Amino acid sequence: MSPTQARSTTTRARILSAAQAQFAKDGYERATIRAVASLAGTDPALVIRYYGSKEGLFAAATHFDLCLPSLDHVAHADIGETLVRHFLALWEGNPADPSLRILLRAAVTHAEAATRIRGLFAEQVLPAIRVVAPDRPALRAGLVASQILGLALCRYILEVPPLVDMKPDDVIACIAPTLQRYLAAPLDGGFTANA
Amino acid sequence: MSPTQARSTTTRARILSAAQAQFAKDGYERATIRAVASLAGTDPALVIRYYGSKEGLFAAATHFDLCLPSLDHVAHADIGETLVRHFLALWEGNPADPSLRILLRAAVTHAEAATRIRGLFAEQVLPAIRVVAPDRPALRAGLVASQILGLALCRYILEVPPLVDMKPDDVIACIAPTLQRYLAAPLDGGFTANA
DNA sequence: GTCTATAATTCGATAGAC
DNA sequence: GTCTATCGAATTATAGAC
Repeated sequence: MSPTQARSTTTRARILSAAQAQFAKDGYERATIRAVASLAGTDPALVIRYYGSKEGLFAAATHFDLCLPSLDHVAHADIGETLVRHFLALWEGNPADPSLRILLRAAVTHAEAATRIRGLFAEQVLPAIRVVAPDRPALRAGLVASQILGLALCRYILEVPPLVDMKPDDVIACIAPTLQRYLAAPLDGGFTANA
Repeated sequence: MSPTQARSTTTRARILSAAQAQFAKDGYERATIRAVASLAGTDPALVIRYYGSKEGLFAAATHFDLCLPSLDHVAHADIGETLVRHFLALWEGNPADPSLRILLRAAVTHAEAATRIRGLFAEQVLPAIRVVAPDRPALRAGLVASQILGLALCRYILEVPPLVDMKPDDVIACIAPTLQRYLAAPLDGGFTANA
């Protein structure tokens, strides 16, 4: 690789990293090409040159994988805790992946981001759930999504007390039983018969 | 009231109603003064004249009350169902109050809207919960917020299947036990001791 | 009380020099 | 490969006629 090409790839990477930071902080509309370029220490024109448009930059900034663990290798009574622990690690890991924060911030006003989130649960969470809960897996995945995304919204975006200040293990202790019920509750009793 | 004043107040009301519709549909940034004026059948300048600025218009468009029922008048085993049923009615009532949808759409990128949502739970949900659950009411209110807002996000904003197409009673049947546990679970066992 | 015209910014995106 | 300069469009907000 020639020196100019090497500088190019590092600049590209700096721009992408800056874009992720800006999208995560401000959402899609408020994040500007100019701010991204400034944070990356480069020029707005280069951002467009490398990623085509703001939409292209956003698409590049939100490619990722949930890396869900295989749920059939954990004790059936622990699948709820396993799931919430995995998601918390994804949000608070070192370094934390900004992709989920970006998608959640953007999805409420950005149709493509909303589609992406639906895709994450349909293509990654749902199959993992189907393995351990063959009955009504889509309903279970939707309920899991509502609690996981609601927790993320309150803890990381809205910063609702006391959720925002709780230790991860305490959050897990509160939320895990909910997910466990969504994943393992019998259809009669816990759930309605027609859902 | 003179005829001109009467026309003024109706125009004011039309603008406010149009603003609520636009904010609910597009979020804060994408909703424009022009679009609000157009929907209200009037002029962009009038919007500013009446509400001062876009921020002032937004503040006026999100004044409302959750109108929570008093939880100490329902059977203790039914408080979870009562809460989720009330929130669903708020979202899907006829006519549905757009305020919650506006706040949720805006809160992820609008600091004041996020503060408003925190205020709703702190000033209206928390006191109602304190009456029926004196131990750790703030924690319980936060957990309730995470599930209620997560449900609203998935059902009304992201339109996650199958949540978006479920009948209200089926949603209630799935979510009520979760809220019931958040509201009534003993601190040892259901929750961690240090949360 | 209402509207036309426009000021003042700010944005995404492009053209072209170096 | 990078940057300067700028275009064209959109926005909020204002000034002033009717």
